[in-house]
Amino acid sequence: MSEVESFFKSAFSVDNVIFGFDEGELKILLIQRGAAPYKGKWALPGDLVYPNEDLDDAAERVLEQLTGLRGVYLEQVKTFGSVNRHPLGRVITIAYFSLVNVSNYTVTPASFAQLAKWHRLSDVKDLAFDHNEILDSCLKRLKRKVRTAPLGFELLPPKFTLSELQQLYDSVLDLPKKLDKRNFRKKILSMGFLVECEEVQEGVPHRPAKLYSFDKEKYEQFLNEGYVFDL
Amino acid sequence: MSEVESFFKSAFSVDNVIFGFDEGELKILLIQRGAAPYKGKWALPGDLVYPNEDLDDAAERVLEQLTGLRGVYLEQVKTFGSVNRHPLGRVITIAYFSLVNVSNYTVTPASFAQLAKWHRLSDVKDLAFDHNEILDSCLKRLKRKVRTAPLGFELLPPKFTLSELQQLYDSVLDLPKKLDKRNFRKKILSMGFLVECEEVQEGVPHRPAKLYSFDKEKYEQFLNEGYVFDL
DNA sequence: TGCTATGGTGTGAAAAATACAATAAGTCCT
DNA sequence: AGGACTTATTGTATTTTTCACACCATAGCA
Repeated sequence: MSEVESFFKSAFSVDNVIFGFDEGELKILLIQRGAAPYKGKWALPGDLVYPNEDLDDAAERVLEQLTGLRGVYLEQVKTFGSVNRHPLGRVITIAYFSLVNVSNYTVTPASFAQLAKWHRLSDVKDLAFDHNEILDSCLKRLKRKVRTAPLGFELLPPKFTLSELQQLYDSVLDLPKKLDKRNFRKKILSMGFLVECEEVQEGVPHRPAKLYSFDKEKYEQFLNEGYVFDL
Repeated sequence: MSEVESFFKSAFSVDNVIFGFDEGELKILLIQRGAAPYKGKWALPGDLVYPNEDLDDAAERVLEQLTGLRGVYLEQVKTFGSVNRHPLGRVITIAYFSLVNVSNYTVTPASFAQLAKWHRLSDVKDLAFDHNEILDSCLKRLKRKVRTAPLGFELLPPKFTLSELQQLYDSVLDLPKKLDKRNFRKKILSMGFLVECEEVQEGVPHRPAKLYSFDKEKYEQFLNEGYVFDL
């Protein structure tokens, strides 16, 4: 084998940390591997990138095969390429995270998985490959990004209450002290891109909360006026 | 060729955006390509990753071959993998940026280059491959990172004046208004990890400035007390 | 010695962040 | 109908941070 050929004895994959928000908590979607290596272990959903496929497309494909969802928020985080990270050869992987709204779809295990299931973050341990490290990086990235970009909304249904939104931030940021309710509402409403729907919660055994939704146009306007999202 | 084999008809490279600060300006080190494709064009220094080489090691190697420097600040930024980004095959590239102190070394063009030269950012245009896009990503990253981590010092000699430091920030951030001198000094000194050397500038035709240096231990202490670097 | 260039310093006003608690609007139960 | 329960909603006073701003000091040099 020539020297040049040896450079091409390698492959790349994408792995996707899929975040969801359910039961008041941040969760991630893991698959149980159906094939060696690490057969039976929990792992991040991922796949090799096809020869004629862009990286972002591959990450979208993995997500769609698993959830049926398209057009959700997806962000490249970091590439992991230790020489021995994959037991079968030189495979580097490009890690992505995505944010999905758990309520409106059902998980259908793709070909590469026996089983797919939502996990609470605190229950996750001992994943296949270097996936724990990948998860850490993505979680760290998420924590930063939710404070500097209006991403939280991607994890909620189109209409949500301010309490749900705050609970989401409390869960994602996992700070020693919860955010102050009054200050949180003041701040997020003052940015002016949450619009009050003409609706309230239904079926709750207490005072129903107003529903709000994220107005993308108003957010663009907010940016154009020179402001920055910052929580 | 089997389907599995086709996944391995690919390679990966690293590309390095090397930032330096000289003549009061932010600069980047580019090479003029000595071989096809894009022979003669200016490009980011980069190379294929060896089969038994970690990604970070490859980025360090590229930097060292070009500058002779080791142990400088290096950070992975993003991976670029469009199907057609490389005319000779499927090659994805992992982009890094590094920060070097221009004053203490000389550039020695490596094997992959005819010529290496520092460029002012405003003079850079029409690089080989997708290197303009890579540069944009790295510059954006640098602008964010210098405000949230004590990276600026990596671009300066060990002893520097506060004016030099501010000039560096003005140059990197490139804001419509320069930073205010008094507020800048107040803020950076209040963090307490810049220590005054027992020296002043020499050979300047005006009042000589005090020299300061970055004290890593004091910075750790600053972090342990729960503070965050933020400019 | 005076001209020129950059170094170095403090204060007041405005804006933003923070801490904090009482009333409102529903359901559920008796 | 009334009371208990649960979560929703709202404002103010204090502290902290940010911002705007101008003058004297100290060196080299002619």
